[in-house]
Amino acid sequence: MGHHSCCNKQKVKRGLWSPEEDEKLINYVTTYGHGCWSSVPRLAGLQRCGKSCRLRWINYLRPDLKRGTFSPQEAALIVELHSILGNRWAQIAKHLPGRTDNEVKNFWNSSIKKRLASLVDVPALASLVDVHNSKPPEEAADFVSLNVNPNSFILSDQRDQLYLSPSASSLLQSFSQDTDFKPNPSNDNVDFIQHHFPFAPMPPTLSNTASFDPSWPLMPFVAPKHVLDHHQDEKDHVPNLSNEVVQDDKLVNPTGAAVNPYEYGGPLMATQTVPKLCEILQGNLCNMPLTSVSLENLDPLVSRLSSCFPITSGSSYSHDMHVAPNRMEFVDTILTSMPLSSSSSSSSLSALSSGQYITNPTLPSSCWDP
DNA sequence: AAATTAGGCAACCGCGAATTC
DNA sequence: CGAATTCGCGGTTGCCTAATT
Repeated sequence: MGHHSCCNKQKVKRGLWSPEEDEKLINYVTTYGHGCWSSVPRLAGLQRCGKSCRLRWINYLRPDLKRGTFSPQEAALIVELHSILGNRWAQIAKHLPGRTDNEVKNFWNSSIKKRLASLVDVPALASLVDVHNSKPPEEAADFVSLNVNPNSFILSDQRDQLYLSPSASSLLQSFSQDTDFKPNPSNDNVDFIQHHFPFAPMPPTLSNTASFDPSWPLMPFVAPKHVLDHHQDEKDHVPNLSNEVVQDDKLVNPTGAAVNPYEYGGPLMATQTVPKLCEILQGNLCNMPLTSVSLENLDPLVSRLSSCFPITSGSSYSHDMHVAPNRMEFVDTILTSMPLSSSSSSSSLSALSSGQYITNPTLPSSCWDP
C-alpha cells in the first residue's frame, strides 16, 4: 500500500500530533492559509505529509470547531439526517455547525448506533415489509440498506413534511434522560421549544399525503369501514380518507378486520400519522412518553393536539400553513433557527430524489393483537 | 494490584473525483 | 486529451483510558 505521493520523498512523522506540531501548523495556516496542502509541511517546518496536515487542521485545529459532547438535539438531528442521507458523513456534518464528518461518524459508531440498537425490536426488523407499497418482504428488502437508519420511513409522495422518525424521537428521549447530557443552560427544553418551534403543533393529517407508519402508536386513526369499502382496488393502498375517522388502536384490512401490520402482506387500508419534530418536542416538553405503546399515556397529548386543531368532519388542514415543502428544508429551518448556525444545504435537496423506502416496526407485535 | 476488556476517538488508508500540467 | 497531482470522503485501524475481572 503506497503512501500519498507527497509523503514519499522524505521521512514523515506519523501518529499523534505534538503540541509543538500543532502550533507550527496553526501559525502557518492562520498566517498564510493552507494553499496547496502538499507544500504546507515544508513551508510550516513539519515532518508530516500534506494529507496529515490537512486532516489535523480540518478535524482538530480549525478555530470554528465546536467540540465537546453532542447535545440531544444534535443527536436527534444526526439520526434524522442519517435516515435521509445514509453514511454521507460530510453531508451530515455540513448541517451541524462546528462538527466534522469524522466527529459525527465517530459519534454515530460509538454512541448512536448502540442506542438505536437497544431501541429496535430485532424480530420486527427481520420482517421488514414495505407496507405502503405492499411489497413482499424479499422485495421490500431492496429498499433497505444497512447504511441507512432503518427506522426511517419516507414515502415518495409524502415528502412534503418532516417527521421525526420513531427511533429519532426515542433517541431524543433517551439522550434527554441521560444525565451525561447536561442541557445547555441557555437552551433547556422549554427555551429550545419556544425558540425553535414557535408554531403550534400540527394535528394529524387526514389527507392521502399523511405520513404512514404502522409502528407509530401516537395517532392511530383508522378509516371507518364504509370508507374502506370504497377502496377495494388494491392499487389504491392509501385511501383518500374523508375526515370521518374513528379513533382506534388497531389497523384494519379492507374487510374491517384487525390486522397485525408486521404480518399483514396485503394492502393496508388505514393510515397513521407520524408526529412532526415540533410535536414530538412538544410531547417531550410535557413529559409525555413518546413511543409508549399505551394509548392511555398518549391520550393527553392526543387531546391536547385535538384541542389545538379540532378534528371535525369536513375540515382539512393546509400543509402550507406550517411546514416547509420537504424534510430537508424543514431540517434547514430548524438549523437556521439555531444559534450560531450558518449552515446551508441547497444541494441537500437532491438527496431526496433517491427515495428511500424503509419501515421499521419498533413496537412489539403484541400491541396490535386484536 | 495486575491483567484484560471495552469504549472513544484521532489518525491513517485507499479510492474516486476534481483539478492542474 | 491524457497523465499527474491534489483533494475530499468513507472505512478502518490502533492508541489511550476507564471499567471490569
